[in-house]
Amino acid sequence: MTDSPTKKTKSDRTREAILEAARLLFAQKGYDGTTVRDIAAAAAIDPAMVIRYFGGKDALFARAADLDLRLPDLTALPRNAVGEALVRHFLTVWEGDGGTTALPIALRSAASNDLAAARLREIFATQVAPAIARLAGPDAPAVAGLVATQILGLAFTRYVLKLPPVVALPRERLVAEVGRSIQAYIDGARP
Amino acid sequence: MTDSPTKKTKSDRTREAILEAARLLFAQKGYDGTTVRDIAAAAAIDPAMVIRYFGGKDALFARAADLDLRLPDLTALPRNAVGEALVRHFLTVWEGDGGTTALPIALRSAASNDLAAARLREIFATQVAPAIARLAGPDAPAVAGLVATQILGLAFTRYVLKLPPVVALPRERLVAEVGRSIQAYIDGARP
DNA sequence: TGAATTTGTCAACACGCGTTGGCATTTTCT
DNA sequence: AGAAAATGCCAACGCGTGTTGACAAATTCA
Repeated sequence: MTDSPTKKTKSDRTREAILEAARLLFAQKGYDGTTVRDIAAAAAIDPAMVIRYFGGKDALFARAADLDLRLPDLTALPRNAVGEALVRHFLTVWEGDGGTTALPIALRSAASNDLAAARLREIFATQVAPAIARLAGPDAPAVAGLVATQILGLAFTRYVLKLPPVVALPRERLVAEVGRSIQAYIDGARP
Repeated sequence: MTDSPTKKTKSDRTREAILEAARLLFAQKGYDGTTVRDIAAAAAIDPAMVIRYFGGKDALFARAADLDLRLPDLTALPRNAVGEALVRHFLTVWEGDGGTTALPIALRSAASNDLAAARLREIFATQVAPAIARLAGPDAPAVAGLVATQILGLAFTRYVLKLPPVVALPRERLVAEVGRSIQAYIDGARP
């Protein structure tokens, strides 16, 4: 009776509370640094529920790190604006919802956790590489790799390592300078 | 009597065995993924010795992640060759001694361990930033930050994440392309 | 209302961790 | 050789972890 089509059942709401808390904590402390008890406390329920709803910590992490980067269609942009557009897009996504997007989550855990590293390689292979492939010629994988080098480096130094001068850099300067580097990688592969 | 000046006492040799094993394992599995028992096994001694010789896991990590990048004097190079020289230098250092140099060690652990992150920021502040400062003008910190973005991104994707297309990139292409990006960051700050 | 199902709590488990102190062994020195 | 010091192993501790099963409270349905 109280269930409108948009209303969710009780269990769905706590399931979402767990997932949200897990995303936040995994993004902040990494996989190893986050305990099931921490997640349960943040979601205001018992640790046992985390296991019952998701089957285990590993499975929960897999769900938490499974998101869409929502990359724009790069072919719809002027060819020489792709670099800046990419940087702008990622900065927006990362700073948008408190850093609980999949990429920082996986990025923080990838260094010490194989599951997270695999997840990150998968995100790269299924989302970043194809988007680049439509711009660059036969050399697309190498170009995508070089782009990843710069994009992940920016994410790592700014959001994970929090290197002071990188944190201090204003958004528009990052867009201009890092964008130029990425543009060069893409242009370098065009005949 | 058996102690020539270059000979070390017994304890010094096992102390070095522990440190070497620790460097290797920390570089491979990160701080959290490496146990004192693992290190002891790799050094073929008892876990208790690790604590007795170094005081604890934290202190051992601090010693293991404390190395010199041996950055060359950048002012001695032609101004337009600095980018390539930097990339070449880092690739050599990283691939030289099996990746047991300080930067990959700290890099792998920095994501989930505060001690490692602090160590990495310190390496940046005391070694990378000053080297750049002599080239770039008053804007040096920002330039050093941008350079770190690209260098750490390369290290992360190639040696930690092992992203296939980045691993596959031949050394000289990395030197040329990534070097050009870094050169652009440095040149951007010169009047 | 009363039975059945869902949702949640509690206590405890087995395990691996860093770390410690006691005791055996080896090396060193006189 | 014999005493003294260094070097090493062993067993155990306290702790936090992921996970489990039994039981209570709330919700749902007839």
